[in-house]
Amino acid sequence: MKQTKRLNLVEIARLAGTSKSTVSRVLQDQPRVSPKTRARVKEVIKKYNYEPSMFARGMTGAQTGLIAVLARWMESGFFADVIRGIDDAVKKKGGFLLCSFAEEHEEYVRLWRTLTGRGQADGVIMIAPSMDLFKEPFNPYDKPVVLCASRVPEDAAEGWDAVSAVTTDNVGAMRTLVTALADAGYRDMVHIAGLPDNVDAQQRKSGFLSAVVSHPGVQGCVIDGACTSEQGYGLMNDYLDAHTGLPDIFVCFNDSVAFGALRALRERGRRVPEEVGITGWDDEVVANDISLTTVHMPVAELGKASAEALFDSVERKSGAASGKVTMIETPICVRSTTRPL
Amino acid sequence: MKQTKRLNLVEIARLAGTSKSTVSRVLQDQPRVSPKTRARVKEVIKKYNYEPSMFARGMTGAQTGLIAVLARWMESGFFADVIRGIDDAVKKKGGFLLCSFAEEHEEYVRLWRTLTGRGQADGVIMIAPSMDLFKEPFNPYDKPVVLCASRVPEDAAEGWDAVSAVTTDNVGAMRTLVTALADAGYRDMVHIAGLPDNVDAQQRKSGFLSAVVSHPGVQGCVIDGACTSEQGYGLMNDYLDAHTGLPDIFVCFNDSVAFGALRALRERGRRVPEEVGITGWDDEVVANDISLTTVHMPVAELGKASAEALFDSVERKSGAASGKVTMIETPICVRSTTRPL
DNA sequence: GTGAAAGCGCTAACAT
DNA sequence: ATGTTAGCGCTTTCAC
Repeated sequence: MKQTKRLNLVEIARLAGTSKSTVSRVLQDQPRVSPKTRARVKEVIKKYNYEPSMFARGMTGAQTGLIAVLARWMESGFFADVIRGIDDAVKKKGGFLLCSFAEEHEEYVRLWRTLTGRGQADGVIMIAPSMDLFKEPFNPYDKPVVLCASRVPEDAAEGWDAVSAVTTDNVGAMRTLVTALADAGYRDMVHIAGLPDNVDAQQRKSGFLSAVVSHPGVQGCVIDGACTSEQGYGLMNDYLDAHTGLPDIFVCFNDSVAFGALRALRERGRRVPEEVGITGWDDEVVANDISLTTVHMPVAELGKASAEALFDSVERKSGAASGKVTMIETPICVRSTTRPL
Repeated sequence: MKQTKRLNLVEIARLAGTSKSTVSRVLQDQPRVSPKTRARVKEVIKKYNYEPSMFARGMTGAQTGLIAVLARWMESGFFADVIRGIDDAVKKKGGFLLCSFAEEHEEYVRLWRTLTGRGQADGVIMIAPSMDLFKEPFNPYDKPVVLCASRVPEDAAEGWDAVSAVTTDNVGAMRTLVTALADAGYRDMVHIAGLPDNVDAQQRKSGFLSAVVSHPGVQGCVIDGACTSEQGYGLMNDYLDAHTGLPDIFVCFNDSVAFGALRALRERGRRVPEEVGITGWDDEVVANDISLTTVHMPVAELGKASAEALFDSVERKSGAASGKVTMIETPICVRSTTRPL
């Protein structure tokens, strides 16, 4: 019952009657191997269930198959869904996921360096990083990075323009939403926006404002500062305390805010959607339970596309990443907190 | 702008005026180093921000700092919270998280082997594994495993008795809940249970049944088969179609089921908690928004305790893991879908 | 208490 | 097309 020694390259080579270089070549699908030998080696590998050591690989500076995922803490299962999408893509390549979380900027950057240094990941997927990140220079010799649910801002430090991103079009989606609402007869709109340091929040807000302007007859105003349902609940109560009337609709930054706001509305006896409409953003699982009209974020798809973009960058060793931005569509889910749109 | 070569042991040794063996000893906090030398080495390490290569470490068979997390797919952010707790604990040790997901048993076992083989993790945390897992033999030379939100069943295959677990007491918590409900005057209870192949579901169900029996004057029945909110919604509609009256309370397997059931109740004009009470289980973030009375699962704590238990097993290299079972408390959160408890 | 030296399992020149 | 060899950066005997 003692630990059987791990199978290694040399052993495989011996079993296949060849040398370890040849086996190594087969492993990497390199060209200069005769079809016959290749077949023989592959057979042995399969037969003995051999898997090359990630560590030995890493030592030589070759690809390790390790993909790092760096995230900030977020409630609402967003992370879980992204990671699932990433896992799907990474698994197909036989790689591993190295996950880490950081709250503060310093810690975030430190982890980034460590993950691609000590924990030699082939590349990093950064999930919705803080905008502070882009003050950090991105060196040409840094391991590939893909931004997920984010993109490089105009004023980023040097080097970031080569970094790819997979994200959604907040501005466009918000304009689409406002247009749909306007078409459905909603005129007086209040946007409960997100926090000032949140990029998505700013984009949705600017989308909201520009859309309102471009729809004659529609008027809108913005309330700042909600991200959690508790905040949504508080802001809605503040609003109801300060105003006698109601707008036609509350367009919330995200589902959580909408949940909280909705709870406040219902507690104060306001009927939704009869008296007032409300919309969220994200389409969390419970949005369906609550029957909230919202904008669907295809989160797993974001993750999957990010991983694919990363493989793209990793494979073109030739340096120069693409700096490509992939946009994922975000359809509107019409439910019963609004009239049919 | 060229790639600066990574700092290594030899370089640190040179800078500290000693040999690499000594540096290695310092790194591992080994005893046979003079305090003076140790201090000097530590200083250099700190000054140059040196971090030893995980790969070189792995090559020698030493600990790698890699902790594997193996999960099945679960909705509702459960995974995200556990992983966060695990990350907290692992980060303190300077380790990394290797995350993987598997749906099917075969795949699960394959990943387990790969993670501790090719991707030489020091140990594995298995989140709520399928019970099929325990049919697989656990070999004495396997890397340490800790079960999170699960525990070794009676009829497990050989070797599993040495495996530690961190979990909650479903049976006890359900008995506590039923007792509290009974004390609050609820008499006629219906338990909307989970799926038959779900261990938690079975435990909660058996807790429910045994508690009902031990409370004279209380009667209860069980409806099987809900896990998602959609299923809760469907089952509740079925129930309302089949019965003219209502029980005093619906005790649901989890929050999702409760959300769905609640939605159905409200759509049919039933008032909660005036006409009927309803409880969930998990205390998801939105449970608060919906103001659902539920049992709080301290998910991040489960993760944290699991990681700590794993370190415990990893460190006692002496073979024999403890087989210790850590129970995490699950308090009841009383909100407004029941009367005060 | 310290250092020298032998690997760990692979990749990547460099022969042939 | 295939084999030989020199490392990669660490841990770990084994001498001193």
